[in-house]
Amino acid sequence: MSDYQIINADCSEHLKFIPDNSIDLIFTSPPYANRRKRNYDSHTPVEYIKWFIPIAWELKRVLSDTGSFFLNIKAHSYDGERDLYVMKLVIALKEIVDFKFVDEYAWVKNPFPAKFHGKFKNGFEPIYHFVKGAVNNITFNPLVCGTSMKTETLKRINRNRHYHDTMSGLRAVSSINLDELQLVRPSNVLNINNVSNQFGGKRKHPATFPVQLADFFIKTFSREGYMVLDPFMGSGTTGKSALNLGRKFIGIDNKQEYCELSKDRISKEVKYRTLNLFEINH
Amino acid sequence: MSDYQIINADCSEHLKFIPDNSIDLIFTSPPYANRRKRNYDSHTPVEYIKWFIPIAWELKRVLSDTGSFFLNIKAHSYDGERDLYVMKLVIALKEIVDFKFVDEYAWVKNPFPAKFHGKFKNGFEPIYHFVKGAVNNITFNPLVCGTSMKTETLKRINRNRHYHDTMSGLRAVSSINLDELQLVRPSNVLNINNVSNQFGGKRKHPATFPVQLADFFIKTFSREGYMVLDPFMGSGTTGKSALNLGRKFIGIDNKQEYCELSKDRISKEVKYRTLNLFEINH
DNA sequence: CTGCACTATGAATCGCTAA
DNA sequence: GTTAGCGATTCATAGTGCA
Repeated sequence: MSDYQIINADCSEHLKFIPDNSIDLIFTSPPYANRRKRNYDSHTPVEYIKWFIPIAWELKRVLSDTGSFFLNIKAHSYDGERDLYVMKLVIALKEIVDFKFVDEYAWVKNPFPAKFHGKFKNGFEPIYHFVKGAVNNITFNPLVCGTSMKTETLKRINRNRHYHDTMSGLRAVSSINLDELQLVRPSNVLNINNVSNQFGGKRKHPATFPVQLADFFIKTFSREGYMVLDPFMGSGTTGKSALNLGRKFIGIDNKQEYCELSKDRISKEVKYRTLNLFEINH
Repeated sequence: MSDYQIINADCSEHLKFIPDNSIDLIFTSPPYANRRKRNYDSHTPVEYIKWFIPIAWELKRVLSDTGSFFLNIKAHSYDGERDLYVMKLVIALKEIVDFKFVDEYAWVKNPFPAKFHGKFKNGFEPIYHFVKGAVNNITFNPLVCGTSMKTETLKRINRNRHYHDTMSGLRAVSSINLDELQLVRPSNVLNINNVSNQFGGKRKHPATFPVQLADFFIKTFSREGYMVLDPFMGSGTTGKSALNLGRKFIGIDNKQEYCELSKDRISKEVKYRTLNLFEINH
């Protein structure tokens, strides 16, 4: 079997064919309510939750106990007010579908210039993290995307290496693995600029997120060979990231043109990766 | 009457004495649920909304039609899951108290060092913006906190000043006020590092936010001489900002020691501001 | 008096141990 | 059994002390 499958179907129907507990990571950005009617079936905020919940039940069923589900969605503004259906959706996913809600990430991006009365440019989107099993058991590689430790902290640690400093919180120095000293854990704020949605200047998708965003969650919440799912694949960015990082991928989209666009982008990724492996081996 | 009042009372009682529509801006950070039992009366997440709603009715009554209400609050994590009571509170403020919900700001701050399984350090807090009247009519000075325009953008505008460039979105140049060209509007992501809460090394408050955070909202959503209210004053940071920026201030707190701390900090601000005016006039 | 070194601690959270 | 409290993590900032 290939490392990836691209399925042109409505995920509310196709997810039924995916076995229980077979998915290690879900990263997806579903079509937002009342947006881009031309490209996707649109839902009003009220209908949105009713439409999403049956899909969420399936997502929970196919997700493994150590897996994670990341949902990127932001409510639009209408008449100066930002809609609250996303908050209602998050509450429903916990209280009705019985997902555990771990945390909210802030994806900070380059804001699109805009000029409204009473409101500034939108510079971030939330990403909600849900799990099915115990939070303690989920797959987690916290230092894969670690940032370098501040020089001042390193200096301080070197000063205090040989004794226990009870006052400044450095008693644990002697137990730190020195190989890990250079890296510290990132925060839940991700600074990643958005990208243009033109692929070769030809076909495009109306709502792309940067591949680095998918990279972050795939690196930190899955391992090589694990299975990644995107039930609203769009232009296939999750798949591109997954294949590039040596994961397997299932992508579902109900538009044939997006499936073809995704196939193009992901197959290039596979060729590129194979080429890299070839070069390494010889 | 003085430019500021500090009232040692429970705001759920004292707000009744403030006239309708007399407040131009509310900026507050109420005690969070289930936190610091020693310093404030604590509320469980379940009780929290019931406790807050009667206060919110009063806040709405005293707020003017052109005024804004900013609420800084973030749910805690427990057993690996972040509580959802803050989302429920926001929904209640809109659907029960009938505030209009304009937008959510992300205050991005320096995260406290931490190591959890399945979760990263918390690097941001939300600030929710509510209004009472039409969003179109609220007091709003979008460029007061504007950032300087990127050099490349300025160059491009100068190149294209004298004709209409239909391709690069510059058709509107001729209608832009040139005085505003140097400034671009900020986004709803505010990067402000947190500060330690020691004031002269003596008295302190367990939950201070940086004065720059209050500055941003007071500058952009009120004018000189306008009335600012903080019903959960704490160490008086909102008042310090308001007085420094030439606004009037009413602060309420149910702890006498915080009222005294606030008086100290705010009276210093008034002296400092008076001194500045004196120097300017002579 | 200036500058550097060092201390203290924060809307944190989880796990462990002592009481 | 139940809870209170400390250790670990390791950054920004303010304050203190000493050369």
